[in-house]
Amino acid sequence: MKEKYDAFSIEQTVQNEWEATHPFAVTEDPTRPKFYCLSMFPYPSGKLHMGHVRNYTIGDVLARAKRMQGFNVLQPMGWDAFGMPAENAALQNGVPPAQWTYSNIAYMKGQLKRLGFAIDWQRELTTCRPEYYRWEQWLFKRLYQKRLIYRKMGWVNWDPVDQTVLANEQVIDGRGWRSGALVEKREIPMYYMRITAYAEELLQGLETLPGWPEQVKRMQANWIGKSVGAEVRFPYDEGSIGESGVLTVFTTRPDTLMGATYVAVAAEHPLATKAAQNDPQLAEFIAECRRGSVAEADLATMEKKGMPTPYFVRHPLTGEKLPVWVANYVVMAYGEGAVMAVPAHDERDYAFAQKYRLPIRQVIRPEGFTGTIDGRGPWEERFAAKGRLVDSGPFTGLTSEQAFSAIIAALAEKGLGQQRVQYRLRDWGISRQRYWGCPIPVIHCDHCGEVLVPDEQLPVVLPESVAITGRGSPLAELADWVNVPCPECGRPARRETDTMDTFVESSWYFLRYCCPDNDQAMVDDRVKYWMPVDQYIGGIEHAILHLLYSRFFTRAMRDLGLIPFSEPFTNLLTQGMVVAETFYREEPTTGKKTWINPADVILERDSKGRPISAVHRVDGKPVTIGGLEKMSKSKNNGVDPQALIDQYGADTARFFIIFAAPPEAQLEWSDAGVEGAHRFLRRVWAFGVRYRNEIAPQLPTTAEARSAALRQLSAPFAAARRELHLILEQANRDLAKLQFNTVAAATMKMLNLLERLPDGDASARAVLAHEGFSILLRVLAPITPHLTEILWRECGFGATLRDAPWPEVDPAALAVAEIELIVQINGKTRGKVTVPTDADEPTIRKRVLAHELVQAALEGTEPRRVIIVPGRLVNVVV
RNA sequence: GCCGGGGUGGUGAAAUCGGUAAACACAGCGGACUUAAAAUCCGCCGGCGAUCAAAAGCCUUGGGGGUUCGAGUCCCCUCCCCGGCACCA
Repeated sequence: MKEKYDAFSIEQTVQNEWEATHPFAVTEDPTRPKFYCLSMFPYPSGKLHMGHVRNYTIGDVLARAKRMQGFNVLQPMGWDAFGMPAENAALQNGVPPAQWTYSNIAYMKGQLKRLGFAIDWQRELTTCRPEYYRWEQWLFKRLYQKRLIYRKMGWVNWDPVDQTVLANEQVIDGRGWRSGALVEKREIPMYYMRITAYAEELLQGLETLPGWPEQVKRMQANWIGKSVGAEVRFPYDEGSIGESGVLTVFTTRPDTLMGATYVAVAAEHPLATKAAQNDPQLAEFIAECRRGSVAEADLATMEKKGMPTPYFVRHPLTGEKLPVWVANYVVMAYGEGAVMAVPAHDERDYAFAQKYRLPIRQVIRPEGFTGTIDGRGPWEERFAAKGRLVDSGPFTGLTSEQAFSAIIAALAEKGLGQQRVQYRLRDWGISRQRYWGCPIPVIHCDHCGEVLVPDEQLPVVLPESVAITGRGSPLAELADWVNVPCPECGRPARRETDTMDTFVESSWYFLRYCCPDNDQAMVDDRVKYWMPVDQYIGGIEHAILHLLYSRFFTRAMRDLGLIPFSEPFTNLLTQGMVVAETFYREEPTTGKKTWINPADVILERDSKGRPISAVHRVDGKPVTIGGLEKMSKSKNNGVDPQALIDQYGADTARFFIIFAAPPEAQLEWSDAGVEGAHRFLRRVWAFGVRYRNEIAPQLPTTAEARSAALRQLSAPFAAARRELHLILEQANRDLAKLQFNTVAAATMKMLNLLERLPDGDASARAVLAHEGFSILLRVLAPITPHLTEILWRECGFGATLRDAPWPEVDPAALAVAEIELIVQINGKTRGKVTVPTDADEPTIRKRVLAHELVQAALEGTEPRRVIIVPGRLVNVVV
């Protein structure tokens, strides 16, 4: 055993052993409780970033602790390997996406191993491999046959110069990121997953997930967006439209129907298209609405604009003629792509009516509001409140709630409406006009239409040698691949050249980890043993889409009879981002910022240690401090985990990451903090050396003698032991809460305690150090598994720490005869009294009132109130 | 714009149930050891405050208000920062 802490030789020794004996490979064992600990798998972007290291360290701490607590722990790892960056890399460097991806995986896998994660590598998954995605294609077919996948037209961002579809992130200020061309919306046929069929169940299911953060459940519920309202049909005014028909709208406020003064339709609505045929101005407005991206954030922030059409519809209850407008704020994808406008009681309609001088008709008198709403003043929040109906014909005088049903009944009687539930959730478009994704197993035949590729021809393998040009779809260029005989009629047909959204792979990978080697079926009985995932860990950025899609897939597969449960993830932890300080220099003329890596900056501090200025390490000239930002390439503030491991070793990196912040909070990078973590581990090592050489030899030889000695400690040692077990109690409570930063802090407190044990009785010291160090090593083991494993063995605690039992608090150690109570006067802390632990309230009251400060405050009068909080404090109100 | 979250010392943070605000660290300052440096160890370390020095006292959890014997924690308003918005993953 070396005198000095040598992280590298320790970590190498331990990791070599894991590599040789696979202690983290697991099989199903019905005799033990299972624990499936899953971290979101990484996209193989090149090398691990700090966010990955944090995610997987959090998961590993839990997995290792659960193992020590007796669980059969599965912790797998894989690669979310399809996606755009591989194509971008091909464009930039000419490396084929497959080669780029596989070499990234090889490098990153090495990094994960170097960090010492307790992963069962035998279950490694790579989604871009045919063995994986063949089952995705197999499932696609079943979902298609169950009509949970269908084809319809959908809008995409179209770059007219590069002749290609762009992702939202590739549209910058309305222009294509490469061509700079103004982006247009274009409608193309796409496959959709019918997630809306499960909208209600996905919403209800949230209530069965007590182990999920409220925040995430709220976001999902809002995303699903259930609203109860009415479908209202406005008959066409045949005189203006020239044909009969109805315009259908959905509204959550049927009580305001009598205040509708116009209707508005989306630019893509059929009535808009029809009106534009003879109206070049309207056609130009519709074209304008088509410019820009399809992103909702863009739509929501643009100026609300509209154009009238010559068309009218009839109010369903009064028969009044209402003008039809085209408005850019009406979304075709929500509801019916048309709204009834009630300017008096809806903020957007109000602004629109003011802008275009449309009539505003108040029909509700909101609760506690006596004024009138006539459009002369600015919008007020209370205009939209519910209340009593006014100027509403037969409905006048009803409350909003009464009118809700009465108006729906009146509509139903005329056959022009009924109550309806509407969800904001839309079906999931899964077609991507890209190369590096899972091929959609469909063949298009002129005679037979859409034909599914027969099972025996699966997988449809993605060709790996293609030319990536950034224009059009690369697969469509591969004549040999595209042109195939129709499986039904044998005549020439064409393969679907779209690939699937990469969210599809990540919607079921957690199932496949249970049975990665099965080449006969997508899932098997092993899934029943391991699933559902007991703890899922990943970034908050996935709170909605990935998690909702996975919940949907689980239900869809349940309904196909493949799995017997509905929710994939019992407990969810959303870890915070890793952020770091940014530094930059600005070009005086252009304002262009050059971002400087924190490693190249020297901070100058004032006498209190506050940073006041910064200079560049190389030229010594000043740089601007830019504030904390998420670690990213663009801000050049990333810290390479590899450099950290190379300098300090994996245990230090892990300890710092766990200690610096609670898992859900943002983690601020600090080089000094890393130093501190390393210093602590050196102290642990140094204590281990001292323990082994000086303390252990003084121990009683038998376990019986040691525990007898622990029961007979003299007062100062008993107090120290109580402290030790109080810290352990805190650590265990925090571990259960997944608050790992304070578990790490507890190990520091334990070391502080062990280094300062009372003097005198060498045997008592040894016995307490023995117990204390064995507890410390076990609590620290999940965080820094290498260092603790070696110390555990060298100090003679056992053969291997990874399977050592988790330490338990000894209630006998916590017992005390006297406790201190805080004395407050009028809620302010003034002193303390010591009372017997079992003192009753009258005794405590007597003791406290005798306290000199209380006496002084009372000045001889009686207290107005005495509040006793057992075991904590006494508050005297004078 | 809509939905969700977060603001506590110089810094990261801690504070079971509404009960001693700042545990544990980092930085800083002072000291020991050393020829010296590194490493290590010891002490101080929210603000105001008077003082040769100290203590008492007062204030303090982004800002304002409220509930309560008592609020970082609960309620209302407000400012700032961050995540998501359906083709980044």
